[in-house]
Amino acid sequence: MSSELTAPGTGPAGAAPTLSEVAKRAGVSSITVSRVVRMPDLVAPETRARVERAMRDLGYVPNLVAGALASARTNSVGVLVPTIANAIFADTVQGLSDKLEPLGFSVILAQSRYDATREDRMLAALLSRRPEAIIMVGSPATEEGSRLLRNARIPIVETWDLPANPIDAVAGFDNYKAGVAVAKHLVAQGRKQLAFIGGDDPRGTRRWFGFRDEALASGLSEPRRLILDRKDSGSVAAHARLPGVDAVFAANDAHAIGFMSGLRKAGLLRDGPASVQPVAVIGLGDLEMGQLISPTLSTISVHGDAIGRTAATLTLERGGERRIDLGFELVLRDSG
Amino acid sequence: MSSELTAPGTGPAGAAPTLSEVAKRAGVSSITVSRVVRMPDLVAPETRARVERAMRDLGYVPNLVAGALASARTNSVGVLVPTIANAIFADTVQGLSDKLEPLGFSVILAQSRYDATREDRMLAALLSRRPEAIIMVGSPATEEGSRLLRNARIPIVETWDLPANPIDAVAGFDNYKAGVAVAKHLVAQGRKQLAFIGGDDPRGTRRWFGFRDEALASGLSEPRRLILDRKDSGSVAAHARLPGVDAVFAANDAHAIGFMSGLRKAGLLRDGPASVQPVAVIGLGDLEMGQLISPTLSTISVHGDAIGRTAATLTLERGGERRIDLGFELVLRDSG
DNA sequence: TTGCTTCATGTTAGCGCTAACATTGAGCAA
DNA sequence: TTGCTCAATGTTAGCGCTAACATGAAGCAA
Repeated sequence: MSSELTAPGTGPAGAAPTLSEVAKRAGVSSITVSRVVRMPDLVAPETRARVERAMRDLGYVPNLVAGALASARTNSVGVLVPTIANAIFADTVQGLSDKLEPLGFSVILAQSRYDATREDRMLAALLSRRPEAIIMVGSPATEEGSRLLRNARIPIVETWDLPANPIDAVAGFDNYKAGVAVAKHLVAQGRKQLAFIGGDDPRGTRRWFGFRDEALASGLSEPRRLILDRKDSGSVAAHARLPGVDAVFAANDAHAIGFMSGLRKAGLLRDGPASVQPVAVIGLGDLEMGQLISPTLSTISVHGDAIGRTAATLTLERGGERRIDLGFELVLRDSG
Repeated sequence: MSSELTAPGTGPAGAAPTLSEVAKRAGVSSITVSRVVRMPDLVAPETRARVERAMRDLGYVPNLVAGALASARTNSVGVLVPTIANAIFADTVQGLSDKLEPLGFSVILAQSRYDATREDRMLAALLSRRPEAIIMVGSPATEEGSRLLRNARIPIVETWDLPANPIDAVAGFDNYKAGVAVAKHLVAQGRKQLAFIGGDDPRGTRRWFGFRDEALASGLSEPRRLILDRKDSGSVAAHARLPGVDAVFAANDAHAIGFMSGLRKAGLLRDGPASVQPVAVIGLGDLEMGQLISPTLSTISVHGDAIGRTAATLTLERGGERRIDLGFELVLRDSG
């Protein structure tokens, strides 16, 4: 604790004040200070005022780490997303955080980066902080991750999908049906050569299966499937690798917009409605951006923030329905 | 702990196993188990194997809450952003999290929602979890927030700007100069009637000042400034409120793209280069999307993830330069 | 007065872990 | 043998707080 090691700042010298220092200064026992912080109604007004004065004088900031250990309640929730730099997951985190923060819960955020090993590491790291619940996008990729969560004996919410055997609670939508809906629409529009572009993560893959199954059921030939690397702006060049294709379902809006950009360069994009597009494009996610570009993007609309808020609710209420399907909506604009 | 209160799962019954239960099972003292977890090299191989076996058998997950209290190290970093549902901040969080997670640090995420009161609440909430550093976008909006941070005696990193009197460390760029650079460019392009659209948050306002000052210094009349609500897709309609304007600096790419969408509807957008645009548009942020739309978006490029990674480095290294200017770059494409 | 209730505050023990300081015994030089 | 070092493990105390259970004083009905 020598002064060259203390961080910048001009506050009170020495270590952070503790409950009992506040108590001593206010002339009460520490439990009374604790009550002023947590249940002020139980403390007589004059005593409370004295304690609050002492807290202010010392610049007391409660230590929730100690409080959590003593009370076995951390008031925190672990959140695991593939990446936060993806608007749809960021919306979900915002939604759940908006719901949880006013209740005094903190969000501990971890990213798996679509890597199963890292996911397990992050799950273990989250659990070792004893969150009162875990909310994750998707489901654990490994048996080990699944085991960890089951053994944790806290509410677990899997989101963005409707797994067949959830660990506990679920807030999502049916990715398979989304694929079916898109294929149905494209078939009805008279499209013949369908293709799917996107990642090969579990949710994208379910969209693909729904899309393919419906296309086949409608008598079309098997759609092409182009797996793009994440971060790959390869979606821009994708059309070159899909000769003859007249309709594309992109696993997310970012890919859809990238693909449209490629189409434009190739002279295959019109400013009119879907009916005049040489190649129809449907995205998923309903980014605001989709309405701002031209032609406007048709898409499967999914409410990422509603998923987050619903997930938060599921961590708080243990009773009631534990499997919430928030559905999706096919929003038709000009791209397909 | 009656069984109706235990959460779902089929793991080992009862409460989570503790260090000493592992110790008992392995026939060692608890400190040896602690060493196996934290400094395995200090433990004899056979002992270690026995302890690891016991940990696996019991499904032991270390309790970092207790560890943090005992060691006075939480291995966590508090992160405060206005909102996570904004690509530029999400990039920053991703960058810092990618840097911090491999080192065993957890990210505790909080959002201020551009609300000073909520910001102070969130800062207090973060500090009560005793993070080893705080990284925030911008600077505290209130004296109280500033005081809290100064008294915390931990590294504090303010990002996305270069405040004149930082609390501790800084990783950002000069928003004023960014505004100057845009105005300079538009003047050089022969534009006469400039306007600025965006929010009135501190960083946006600094961009505005730079933009205005440079326009005036170049002999132009004072630019219009249109303050848009956040989430306001009002940027789409903004051009209607800016008659006669021939160049617009949007405080971020999302606004820029929205504005361009409005221009398109009004027939004021061309597919050619900047020289043929009736109204030049410059954004800020360099979203990937900007390159995918047509015309492609000219913008001030800022590396949000680099800001995050730099901020993370600043929390870890206490020595060295504490004020890092990551600069920006004017990227000229077709919109202006 | 007794006996009860209620409010305000205090005492005690312990949450699960780690820092700091023992302790033990083996290896080995002189 | 002595005396030392070093590797491996243990003992003790305590981090800052809260749950659970006192305690004591005041109010009040009968």
